[in-house]
Amino acid sequence: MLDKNFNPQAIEDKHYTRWEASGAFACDPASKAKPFTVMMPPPNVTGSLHMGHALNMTLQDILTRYYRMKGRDALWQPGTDHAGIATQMVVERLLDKEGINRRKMGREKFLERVWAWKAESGGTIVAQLRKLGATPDWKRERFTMDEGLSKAVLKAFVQLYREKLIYRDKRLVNWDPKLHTAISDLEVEQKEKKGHMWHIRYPVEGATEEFITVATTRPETMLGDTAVAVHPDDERYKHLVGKFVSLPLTGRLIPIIADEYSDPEKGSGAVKITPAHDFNDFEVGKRHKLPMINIFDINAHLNENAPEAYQGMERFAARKKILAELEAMELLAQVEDIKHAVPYGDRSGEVIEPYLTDQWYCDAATLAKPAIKAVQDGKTKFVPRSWENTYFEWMKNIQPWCISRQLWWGHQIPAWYGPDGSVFVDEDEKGAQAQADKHYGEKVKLKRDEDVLDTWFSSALWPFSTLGWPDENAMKTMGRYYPGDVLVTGFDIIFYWVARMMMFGIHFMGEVPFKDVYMHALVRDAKGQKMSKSKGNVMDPLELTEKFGADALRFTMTAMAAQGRDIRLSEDRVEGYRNFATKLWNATRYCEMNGCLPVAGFKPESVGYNPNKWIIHSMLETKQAIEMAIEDYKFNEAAAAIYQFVWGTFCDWYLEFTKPVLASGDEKVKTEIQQTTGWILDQILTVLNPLMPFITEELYAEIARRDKNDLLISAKWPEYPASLKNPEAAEEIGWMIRCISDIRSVRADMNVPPKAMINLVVKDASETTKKRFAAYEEILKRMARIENIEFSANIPKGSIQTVLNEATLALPIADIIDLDKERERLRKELKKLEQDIEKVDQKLGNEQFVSNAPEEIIAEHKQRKETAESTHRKFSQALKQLEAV
RNA sequence: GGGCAGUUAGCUCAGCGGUAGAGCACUAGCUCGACACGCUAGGGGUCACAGGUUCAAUCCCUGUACUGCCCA
Repeated sequence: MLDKNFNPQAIEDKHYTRWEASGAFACDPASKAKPFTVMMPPPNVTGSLHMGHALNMTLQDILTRYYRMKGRDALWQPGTDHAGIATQMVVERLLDKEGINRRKMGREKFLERVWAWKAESGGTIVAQLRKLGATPDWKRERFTMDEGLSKAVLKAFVQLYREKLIYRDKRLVNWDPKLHTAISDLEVEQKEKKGHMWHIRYPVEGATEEFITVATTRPETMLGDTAVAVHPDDERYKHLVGKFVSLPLTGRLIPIIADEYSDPEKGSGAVKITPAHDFNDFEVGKRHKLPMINIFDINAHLNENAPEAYQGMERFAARKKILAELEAMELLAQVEDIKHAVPYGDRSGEVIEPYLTDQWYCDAATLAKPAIKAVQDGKTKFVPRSWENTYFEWMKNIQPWCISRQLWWGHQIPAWYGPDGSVFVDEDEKGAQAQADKHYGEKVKLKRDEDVLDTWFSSALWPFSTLGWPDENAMKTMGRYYPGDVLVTGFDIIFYWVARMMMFGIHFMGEVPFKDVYMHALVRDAKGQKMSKSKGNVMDPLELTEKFGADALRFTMTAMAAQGRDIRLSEDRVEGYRNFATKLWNATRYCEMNGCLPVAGFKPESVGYNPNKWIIHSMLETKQAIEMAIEDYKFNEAAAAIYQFVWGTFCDWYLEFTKPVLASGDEKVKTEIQQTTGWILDQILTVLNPLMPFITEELYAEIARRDKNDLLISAKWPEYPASLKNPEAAEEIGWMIRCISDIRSVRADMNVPPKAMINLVVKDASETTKKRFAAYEEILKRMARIENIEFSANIPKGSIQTVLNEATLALPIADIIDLDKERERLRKELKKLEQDIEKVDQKLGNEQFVSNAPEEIIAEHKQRKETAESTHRKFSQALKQLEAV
């Protein structure tokens, strides 16, 4: 016998261990079954589980479990990524505390330290996924710095280099002065900040008292100015083009040039040009072949190109000093308060500096073309569809991807430099050396590029590197899992990851990496705020799991995962679904107490008792609804369908209907009910299993003697013959439900004490209705608390009445009836009906409606009118009778 | 500034051309032997606003307002 309450803590670990030991998670490359592949977005190896993961992983697990039960050879490929910058930062911080500097320590020692730290804390998130009940193929777990995946990175890099899709270039990059590395555009966060627009007067050379005023938000960069630009059509400045200004503080002469970049409407119409420190200016500088003066060092401190007084100064200190000096020289024309976007590094939080360096780039624009086409052609579909626009928008305007990082933790770039700086790219040093020797005609000493690749470079290979690519043997067996069926991910990494997997997948495999991309929403707090540590509003999925159980958390995520909307999570919801688990638990407990357990060989198509036919019919509809919902990624609909069926149909009605029969019914019917109930329970557990795996597994073992290797996780998804559909039974039971509800409703309205047993008099009942009353007498009596049912042409005085189809139901309660209250109630009913009739009449009276609307709609309206009118007549009669009293 | 979403019950959200739904919250009543993490009944909505298309609009179209996200 089950306990009164479900205690998730007691069972979760036990079942997880059994599942894993059973081998249920493993894919089977030798299988003849059609594969079903999901590539897990690899979380950071050193991270820990947050709500976003909980949602993401729950949905993937549901898909994996569902298709596995459906007989597909499921591969849910797990793993973690090395998160270059984040991980290096964490370890550096640890070293800081010990007073150790990374550079003093040396690269090799440092990397040892990172690996050690990874070994220590790398298992956290993986363990947490197990708590959630996630069932990826753990034996195939991969890490982006694994030997195999590293090989894939080398191979991909070298191939792209030889195809001239990777190249080295000197360009402006987003430089993080704190982390001392370049970062990609995507890792820069633009933040709206209050700032100033300083208007500075530059004296025109050779003219006294003539100035040209430029406006800037970053006055310190003026030390690197190499021109002033005006619009070619700007009459105000036409005479100055070709002349020079004397750059204040330096005295350097810089030209006034004409370029359309300068906007005559903005500020003074003249802009300073600092090609080495501004992305737009860089382009202008290239057009006009301006010199590029880099005034910063890697810390964004001023370097030797700045006047001596400024050298070594920090950039913002330099700004202050420059402004003070300009002020003193009366060259500061105006200071405006403005709001503007300031770039910050998303890891360091530091203001990013556009900085001129040599970096490795990937020609994303070329790779993007087939990736765009694949989506246009429908080879990969986004769900919801609207994300395709975002994808196209970005892909069509894609910039060269800066893939080098000045870090140590990551895949070191396989490029070696000769004495004169020539580059040799190969998968290993030997190859590079051979190339170099040939190039120079003699043995030379090579120096390897110190930089590593962007973490996303290796993540972009994930859908096939995890399968063993480029190893041909591995791909012979594992190739069947490419392309994947679906990628489940948050939209925040559509550019970082999804787009890049598309590019690399198509380029290296010749085929898209996945057929569907399901984009789920962000998990926010109950107020709609993004969860963040600094706001203190993070909800810990593991805490919730401890409090309410993993099933409750999973079901919450599922129920709230409606397409296209963010999820506002509150503990109330989780609690509510914990209650649902308890409800199921207790329903099972009840079934146990009443011998309603699954029986081997039970044939649902053989039942004869209508309530049984009806519940089987409803089960079939529910199962179909769940299938359609999951296959369409409408997870919330799947959750709603099973929730409604278990609680609203099975518990609220079916179990109640069958109680009187179980208590004192015909033995044959009783047995059929027990078997049907047991069967339904078994079906519920099966179709609910992908959503709530723990409790269903526990109950599955509880309700039947099964082989100890018979686990629900490995059960087959049910298939029912269509003949189990039974609309007639559904109609009949629907009538019964209405009958009970109507009687309960008038009883409550009229304050009939809930305990009181009263009589029921039925007037105008048809033969069918009479038969139904006879068939379900016991049920109706018990559920509506009726003492006796009789048919009569006359309604006894002092009755309260309601109408059920053609029949009038009267409850004689002369001794307790409140006549005024009953009159009021009847008038209210009549008014509602009159309103309805009027509405329908209006439509039916409209000639346009009658001639244009489809026939079935018109028939439906006519039917509605008829029903309303007949009900109205009956209530009128009831009222009249009451008035006569 | 450009783009994309959203605006439906007190709250969180489904729905979607033909009588407006759920969960939670709320109100009233229930110790009916599975379940108070429960049972029964109930109240509550000009579906943001203004136009248009249609026999019919919460749903489609246009515009407005507000909110959020992405990109400059």
